[in-house]
Amino acid sequence: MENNVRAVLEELNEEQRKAVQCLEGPVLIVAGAGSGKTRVLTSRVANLLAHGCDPSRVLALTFTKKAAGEMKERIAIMVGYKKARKVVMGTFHSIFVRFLREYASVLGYPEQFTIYDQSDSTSAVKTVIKELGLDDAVYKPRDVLARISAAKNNLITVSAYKTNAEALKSDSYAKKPRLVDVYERYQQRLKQSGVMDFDDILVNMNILLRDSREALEDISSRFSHIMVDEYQDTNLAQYIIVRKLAEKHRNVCVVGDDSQSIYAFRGARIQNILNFKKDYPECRVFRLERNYRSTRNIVEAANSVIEHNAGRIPKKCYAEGDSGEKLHVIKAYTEQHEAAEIVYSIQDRIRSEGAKYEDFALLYRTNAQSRALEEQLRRRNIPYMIYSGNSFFERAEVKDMMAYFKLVVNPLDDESFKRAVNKPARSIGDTTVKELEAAAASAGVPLFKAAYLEGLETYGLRAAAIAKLRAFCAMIDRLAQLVSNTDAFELAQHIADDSGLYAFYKSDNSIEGQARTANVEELINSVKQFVEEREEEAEGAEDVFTLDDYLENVSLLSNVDVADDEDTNNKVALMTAHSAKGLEFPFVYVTGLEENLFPSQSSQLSAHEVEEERRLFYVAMTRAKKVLTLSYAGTRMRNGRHESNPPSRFLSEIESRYLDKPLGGRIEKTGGTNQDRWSRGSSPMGVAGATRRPATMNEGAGPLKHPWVGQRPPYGSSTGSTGKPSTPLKPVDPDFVALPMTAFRPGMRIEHNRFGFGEILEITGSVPELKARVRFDELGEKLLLLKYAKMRLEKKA
DNA sequence: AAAGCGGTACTTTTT
DNA sequence: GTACCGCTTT
Repeated sequence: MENNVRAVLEELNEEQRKAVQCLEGPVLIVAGAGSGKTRVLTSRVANLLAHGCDPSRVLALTFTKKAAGEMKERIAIMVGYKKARKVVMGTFHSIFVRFLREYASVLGYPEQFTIYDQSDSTSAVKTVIKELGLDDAVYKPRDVLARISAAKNNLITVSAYKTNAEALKSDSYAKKPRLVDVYERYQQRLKQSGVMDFDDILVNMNILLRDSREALEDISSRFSHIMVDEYQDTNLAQYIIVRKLAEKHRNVCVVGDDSQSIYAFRGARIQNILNFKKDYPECRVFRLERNYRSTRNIVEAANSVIEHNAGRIPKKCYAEGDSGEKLHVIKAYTEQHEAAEIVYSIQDRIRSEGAKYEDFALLYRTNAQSRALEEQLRRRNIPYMIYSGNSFFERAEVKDMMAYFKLVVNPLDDESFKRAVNKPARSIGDTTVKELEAAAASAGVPLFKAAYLEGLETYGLRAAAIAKLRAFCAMIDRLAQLVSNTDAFELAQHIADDSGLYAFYKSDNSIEGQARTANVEELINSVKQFVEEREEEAEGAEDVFTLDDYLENVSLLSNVDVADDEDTNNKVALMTAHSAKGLEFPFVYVTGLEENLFPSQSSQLSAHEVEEERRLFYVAMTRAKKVLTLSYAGTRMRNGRHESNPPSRFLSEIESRYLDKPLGGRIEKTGGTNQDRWSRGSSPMGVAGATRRPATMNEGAGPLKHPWVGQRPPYGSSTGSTGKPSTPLKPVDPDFVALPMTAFRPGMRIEHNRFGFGEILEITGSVPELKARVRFDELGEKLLLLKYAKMRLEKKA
């Protein structure tokens, strides 16, 4: 083992080794992008253990489960699995939840409290707003929640808020004087429901350490060394917890990069890392400046951008070895064109360099931008995986099933109660639920308890409704008795059956219904996977892994955590720049580099926020190992409108010697050529435009080639005499997309997004009101207006 | 109680 | 362009 660590040390560069060997006292490791941060952190843990430190006395905090998992794995390789698993390593939230369960009673929560995700929290806020008789157009639930969240991140509890003149003033200025009441009632509701939201986990941890000397003493004495990853992203609540836990031994090692601080909107305080030296004057500082990930061109180009930010921790990141390709810039007319160029470039790399799909990442500022990329990838049959907010767990049917899981684990959870109570239909309608809510509010109890109150009739409930409610509660209660001693998978199946929810979805045979059933099955399957993984880790110990374990695990997942190997196996990755942090890919495309998009609109006003956007762009650039391509479009569809924006200022901040050709600048109207149609901004697409063809698009369009010239059309063959590509997926822009509706003929087999496969029987009407009568295999005949119908030729097997 | 409609807001990022 | 809400209808 000693030898192991010696070998580990030998592989490090000098600065890395110094950091790994500095085991006592406060340590700040400033780790540039790609500088081997994870290697240093894990080596340092291994080194601590080699020096006799008890692994269970090492606490390591990360932001994502993925980061924690990777570190654990790497530590296991160095010191063996047995020791590695004893290290207390995980996300801030998951580790703190563990502590909070131990001390739940001190805080007045049930030990098995559950956790609300963002959508649960939003609907709870909405409930409160209505309950208080406020207008939800003024008190927009999302905004209100953001405000509450900001308060919590800064440890402003309800009582502190009430006396916070500044906060109250700014609320009344924003015409929301009763926001504090919403905050108060929201907290009451959550507590009454035995629920914490994400922020409560940090707030309550602070309250615990502040108010219970015993808890502080107990928890902080469990650890001799604390390590914090991504320290630049910690907020005030996290900062204070770390400070308190490290107070005695002061063996706190934080790792981070101020240039990669991108979560200020979520309360992260870049000062935490900038001020570390003030907090711990005796600290040692190590700078990891050598980038092992990227080529020199990429590293230096990224440097040239980030140098536009003021007040950074001084450091000079550099790479050795190959200068590599210069950065490529794609300028496109529209987002479809941009996407097509990118896809073309991916195919080219695969053909000429033998790259694999999984070597590519497409990054963007907002999730909505994935659509155009997806469409182009799909039409070229390129496998891809989206890591996005709109994930599996946000689908209605999955949420329904999850509501039952949550309710069974915690019957006091009102939001889950309301979601589950009439799905499938039990004749417990809105009226009944409203009446029950009124009863619950006046008794000050959760809905589940309110159902058993005496005298519900006074609230208008009829005997039949009360009986139905109690039958529902009895079913939940019966299942709830099983939670603590039943295997999660087994219980999940019971719930799916007893609730009738599975049968409900199963009975729907439509295409969509089948997809929903598949999703519910997949959810239950994920419970099974969870149990199996845990059993494997437990190595034959007789533990039972229960549904509350599963819920906790799932509710603290992030976007990048959700994807498993099967999902990501050799697929192009699509994600936001935020989600990409901590990841790396040989080929990276940073897309949508336009003003008002990246940097985003809302950052226009404050220099502060522009700097955060710039750091985000820096993060995106530094994901690339080998080739970095940047792209922007002259016009793109946003909120159903065409928008034109000039290229992002960030592009011109890159020193030109790192670009493969000079920046073209804005795609301007030149007049005369048809190029102007791509830059005309918000003017709507006229019907008249539909008669124009993209045939001459190349003329006068500079270096741009038509994205599909020389390419095989996606499905079937071109039908028109013009030789234009035919049948795109979506007639987004009739000028550009070559008149899809005229391509359909009777007898063709088609595939419709919603109705499935079918055969065209007849085409009637004339452009643009062409209609098709289609006989669908599953659903019989339908008349579709081709202008709107989302259909394409059936793909030949 | 479910389905169908018309209007509106949405798009910054998320543990 | 779409998702969601609230209203109306069956």
